[in-house]
Amino acid sequence: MLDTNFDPKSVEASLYEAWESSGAFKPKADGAPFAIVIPPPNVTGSLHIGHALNNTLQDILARFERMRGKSVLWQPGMDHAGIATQIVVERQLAEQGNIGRRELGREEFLKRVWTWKEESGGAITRQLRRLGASCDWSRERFTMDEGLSRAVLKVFVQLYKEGLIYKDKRLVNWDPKLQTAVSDLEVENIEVKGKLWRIKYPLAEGGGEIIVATTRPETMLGDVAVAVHPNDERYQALIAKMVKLPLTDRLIPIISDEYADPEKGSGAVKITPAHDFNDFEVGKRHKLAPVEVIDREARMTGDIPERFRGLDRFKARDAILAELEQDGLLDGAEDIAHAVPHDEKTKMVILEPMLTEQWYVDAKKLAEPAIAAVESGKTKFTPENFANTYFHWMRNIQPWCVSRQLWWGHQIPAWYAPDGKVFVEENEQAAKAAAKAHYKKDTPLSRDEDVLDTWFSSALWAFSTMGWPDDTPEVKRFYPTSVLVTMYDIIFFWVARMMMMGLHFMKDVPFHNVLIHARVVDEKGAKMSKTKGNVVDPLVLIDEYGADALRLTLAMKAAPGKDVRMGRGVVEGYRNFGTKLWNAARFCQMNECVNWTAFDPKSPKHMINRWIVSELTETAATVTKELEAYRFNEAAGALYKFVWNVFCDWYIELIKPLLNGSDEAALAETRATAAWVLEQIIRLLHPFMPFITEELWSRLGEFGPQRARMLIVEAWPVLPEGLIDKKAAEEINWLIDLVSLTRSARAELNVPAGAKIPLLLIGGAKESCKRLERHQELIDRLARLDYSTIADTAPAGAVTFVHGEATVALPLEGVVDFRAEASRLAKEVKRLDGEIAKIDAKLGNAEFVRKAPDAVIEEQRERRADALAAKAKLEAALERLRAAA
RNA sequence: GGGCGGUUAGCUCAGCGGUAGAGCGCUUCGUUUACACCGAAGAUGUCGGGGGUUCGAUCCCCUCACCGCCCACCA
Repeated sequence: MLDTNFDPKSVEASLYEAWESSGAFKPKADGAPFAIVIPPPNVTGSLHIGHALNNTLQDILARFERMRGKSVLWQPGMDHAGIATQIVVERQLAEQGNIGRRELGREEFLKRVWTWKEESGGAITRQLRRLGASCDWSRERFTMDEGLSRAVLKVFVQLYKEGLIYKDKRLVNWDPKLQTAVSDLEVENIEVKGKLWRIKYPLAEGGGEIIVATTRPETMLGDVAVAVHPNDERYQALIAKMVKLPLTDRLIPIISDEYADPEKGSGAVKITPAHDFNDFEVGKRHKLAPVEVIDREARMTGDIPERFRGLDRFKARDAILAELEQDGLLDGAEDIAHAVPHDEKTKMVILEPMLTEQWYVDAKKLAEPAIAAVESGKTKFTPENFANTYFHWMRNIQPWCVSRQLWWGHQIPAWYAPDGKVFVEENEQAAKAAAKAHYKKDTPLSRDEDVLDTWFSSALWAFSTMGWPDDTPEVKRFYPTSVLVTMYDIIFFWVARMMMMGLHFMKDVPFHNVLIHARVVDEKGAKMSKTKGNVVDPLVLIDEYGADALRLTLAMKAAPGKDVRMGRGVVEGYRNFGTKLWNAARFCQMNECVNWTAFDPKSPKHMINRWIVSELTETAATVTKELEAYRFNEAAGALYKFVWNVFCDWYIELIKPLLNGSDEAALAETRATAAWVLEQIIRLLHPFMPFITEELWSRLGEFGPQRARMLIVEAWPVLPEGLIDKKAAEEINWLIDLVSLTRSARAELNVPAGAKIPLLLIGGAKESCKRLERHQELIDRLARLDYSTIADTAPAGAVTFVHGEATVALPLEGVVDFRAEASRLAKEVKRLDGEIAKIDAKLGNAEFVRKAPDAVIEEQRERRADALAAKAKLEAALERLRAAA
């Protein structure tokens, strides 16, 4: 016998172990392929609520399709997360009092990172198991493992040889703390309060000055010009004149360029090509060589006055401003708010545009087929509007800087000869051979120190995890994958780049569908953050309420395009649903509704059983349809309602008399039907709540014949045609309405609990009489109606409640607040009057009658007739009420 | 500056051409053997403002206001 509560803690781990060891997570040999590659979590990561959402949705799809008979590959793995991991290990070294990585040396440092990875990395894979994620762990991959690294090398070399990867010296976003370049996407512009200083640049000849405005005075040492707009009348006379750059001996020209905006600042802008992206372009246009004055640690450097050299950029700013002030060259300053580029990880370091040589991928070229594939619908976004986001970015894509000055990552396969010539090959031998061929002799080579952007290897994930570049059965069978489930924040970082790489190397899209889900935020809708202290830890929730409760909560709230609000209160609510289900099963078990042998859902004769089969059939169809459309909330919602509000609230109540009755045939049929419906419920719920359903599957199996298989590999309910029984549905819904109605009447009129309510049927109620007779015992039990007063007219002093054919009449003596009741009735009459007037206006509108569809018009007529009839009855009741009063 | 989304019950949100809905919360009542992690009933809405299309608009179009988010710029 089941206990009254499900205890997730006692079964989750062993159920998971049983699934995994049974091989259920592996793709089966036959069946249509269905593949999902997991968005690889960082090896440093631990499961946060966003992962929980992301992987719950993937798992629902994986389990759903598995049950539908497909051969499901859910490919798991982890990302080496270059920057994040390097930071973690460096911090750990520091904490342990070790020397820094530079002192340690590259080789030794990398050894430490691998050790760290083996010992502490990948906690998240254990946590994903706790969530119930049915990934094929036997195929787990890591972006730095041997196979994936081989894929990376091959891709890099091929792109290089195709001219799609090249080295270039240009401005990049530089992180002075980490000492590496980062891509545009990794920059976070944060609005800060700053000052806009106005600085006088004296003309070289003839006195006078030009005022430039800047937020970054320290870069003035690298100025190569002052630009004004060609049409700016204020400065026409000054174009081509020279100014003396303050604090230096340099003379720089005043140039004319449309970049200068007369509206901004003074209309004259200083041009510092080495330290500003726009200025770099202006400098190029005017063939002005950049002057570098800030070094890679963000200190002042280069051909500048000795006193500034080596100063930190912000100290230099203060010093420069002080001197300008002293020299009378500062023309005031105003406070402004402006966006300053920060590193996206810590948001503490201000990035510096830095002139460096880096490796770039020609993204523009690769983007073309990637754009076309979404345009043609080969890859579809859900929700669709994210395709716009994708298009916008792809059509304006910039060269992708893929080199990073880090150690942890895929080292770039480029070797340099002493003369600087580069040889890009998959390994050192090949590079040496290439060099030998070029120089006609052995030449010493040194390898590029840099590593690749982490997203470079992630971009290959959809095929590298399947064994590419080898020609594996998995690649043949599972590429392209079916659906990629991810959040919108990595559309650019990952989705777009997977599209580019997939199309280039596999000649096909990496996935047919991209399901973009929303963020998880706190109950108030605020972003979760450690500093705010509003972070909800999924592992704590699993401990407290079980993985199923968390999963159902996430699924119920995963409406397309909507943030998922999470608090523990909601999870508690869905945990209650598990208890409800558990107790429904318990009830079934107590009543021996556990024999599921060869039940034909078409066989039941009893209305109630036919009705529940019908309802179940509709629910199963809805759940299937909604899951196919990735509307998890709709699918889960339909099940929730069916289980709680139909199966538990009504069906179980309605069959109690049958289960306790003396009709053996009805008893047997009801037991079988209840058992069958419960079993379908358990199957349908399994993708959402795998643990409780699997547990119920086996526990309920203790009573019947042996279960052959675990629920995880059982079939999804596909119900035959003809199970929808409209007649039964109508009759049972009538019954339910009648019971609700009398309950409502009882409450409203304060009828004492023990007292019966006389039932009165007025006019044309033959069918109702029959129904009443058929369900007399039930109605008596649930509504406590007294049939002795069945009559065809209402006695004076009764209030009638009209519902379809049945009218419930209640004696008023002693139980009714007449005035309140009269006012209620009057109000209702008024409402009906309004409705009738509205319909009359409609029906009186010639155009409506002419143009509206017949069905709509007929509906309006019917509604009018109903309203009129209802009104008449209410008025009569009101009359009697007044008389009685 | 460009783009996307939102504005519906006290709260959180569905609905997206033809009777305004759910969950939670609230009020009242109940609890005879699945479940108090329970059951029943009830109350609450100028569907953000203004215009338009339509026989008919919460729904489609335009516009305004406010709130999110993304991209770009920021002298």
